[in-house]
Amino acid sequence: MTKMVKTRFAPSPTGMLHIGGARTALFNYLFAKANGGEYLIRIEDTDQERSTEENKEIIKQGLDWLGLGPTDGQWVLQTDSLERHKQAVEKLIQEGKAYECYTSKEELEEMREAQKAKGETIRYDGRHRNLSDAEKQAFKAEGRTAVIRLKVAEEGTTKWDDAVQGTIEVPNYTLDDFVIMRADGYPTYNFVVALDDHDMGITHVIRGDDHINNTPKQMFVYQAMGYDLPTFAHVPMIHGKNGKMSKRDGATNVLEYKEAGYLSEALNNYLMRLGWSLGDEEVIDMARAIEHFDIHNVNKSASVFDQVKLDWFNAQYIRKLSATELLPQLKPFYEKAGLTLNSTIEGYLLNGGIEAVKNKAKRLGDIVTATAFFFENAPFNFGEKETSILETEGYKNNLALFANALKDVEGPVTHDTVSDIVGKLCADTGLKFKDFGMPLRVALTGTTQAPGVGDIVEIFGKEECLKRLNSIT
RNA sequence: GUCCCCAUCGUCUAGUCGGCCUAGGACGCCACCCUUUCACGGUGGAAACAGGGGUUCGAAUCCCCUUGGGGAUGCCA
Repeated sequence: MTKMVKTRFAPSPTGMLHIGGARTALFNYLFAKANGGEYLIRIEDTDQERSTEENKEIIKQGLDWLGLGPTDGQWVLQTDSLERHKQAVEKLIQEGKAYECYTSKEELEEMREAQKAKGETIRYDGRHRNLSDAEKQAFKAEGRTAVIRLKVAEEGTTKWDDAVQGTIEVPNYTLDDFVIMRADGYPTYNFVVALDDHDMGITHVIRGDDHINNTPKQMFVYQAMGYDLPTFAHVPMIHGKNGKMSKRDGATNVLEYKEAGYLSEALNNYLMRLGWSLGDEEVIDMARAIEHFDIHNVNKSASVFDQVKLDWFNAQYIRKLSATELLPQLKPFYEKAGLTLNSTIEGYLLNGGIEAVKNKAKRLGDIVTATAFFFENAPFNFGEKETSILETEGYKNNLALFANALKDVEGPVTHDTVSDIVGKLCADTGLKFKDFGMPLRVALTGTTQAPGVGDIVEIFGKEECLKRLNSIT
């Protein structure tokens, strides 16, 4: 009987949920789902000074948007287990595995400077490892408060088989007796993660490779507590174009991607392809990813965030959606653009308007821009280019000819109606399609960049077309 | 300084335990085609195994060194 796979994403509310964190969450989710396991969330809020309620909320919203909320629905706060953590510290002290350390920050600073000067590894030297009761009393009398440090092996090496990085081995002399409880009584990260991961039954710890250096420390905690080790998997970081992640490179709140008009499916797809691949496939939806995800296939090297490719993924997902599916997601964007929907306009959008433009959209806002003419009333405020087209010799007459022919059409006007009319007019006049199409487009939409005139006429219908044409001629 | 990790086109990557790689795909870029505008789409193209040593009949694939990135070195997570 193997244990059920359990992963967790453990964001810290000292900051936003950015691209890197989102991908770590994604990999945890995918791995758990791929193995029929559970994916949990634990908010690491043990840093009382820097954690904020606002960040917690933003992280939660971001994860929810991406569909990466916990499979058990529980948003666990690490500080909820404070008492448990403190008891564990107490237990280790009783067992002689941890001890009080009264070294002041200034003394630590001096120690580090000295070590640096000598080119040694910078580490706590264990000076208070074996303090007598009298010595402790003396320090207390000075007004010092103790932190608790864990005794760590000084010899040998610590190694583990990382699911993505392979075997990692660290000489123990580079480690030190690290602090497991601060002077303020709050246990520290490296101690608490190990306890919580054990308590929550986490089988696979998947996190950024910036945690590789923390792993040996946590392994000592597992050992001191007598717990079995989980499998560790350290996924590479995501970098910006110039090395470090910057705002431009996605170091921002993932919710900003939602506001920028990205679909969560597209962002997830792009993110999973950063470090993981499924043969030559690019467009991989969540269901397919869950079916095939394997943490052992994740690359070891860091990748660079490329918004241009994200745009391409977004375009792929936008075109997969129908107008009916798109419209609700588009509404906030129309609102932001100051465009007010009504039933007539919704009709235009649903009956061909969105369909006519969605294949060229990279972001949701592109659809809004491309369909804005449905909202506007003729006559338009034409730009220079549009005006010059309308002023072209004979074009207004062409519009009149078209309007005349359109007026006499019986029944619904369609794309074909337009082809028929223009085809006939071309034959009669010897002109080209564009001699009718171009001014028609401008007259109907106020712009030169719009869907095919056949589509536009069909969507508007005879009456609205004539209305718009009449405002010109 | 010390320790750890990484290294294929500009970018994301394929490359399953060395031969099928004169290194494949995708984004972007360039050209052409399609075309009533803008796009979409189609076809083609330029573009990489960081460098140096080994091991081997044979290395992008294994080993070592160099170089270059990144991370850690906190009473942050």
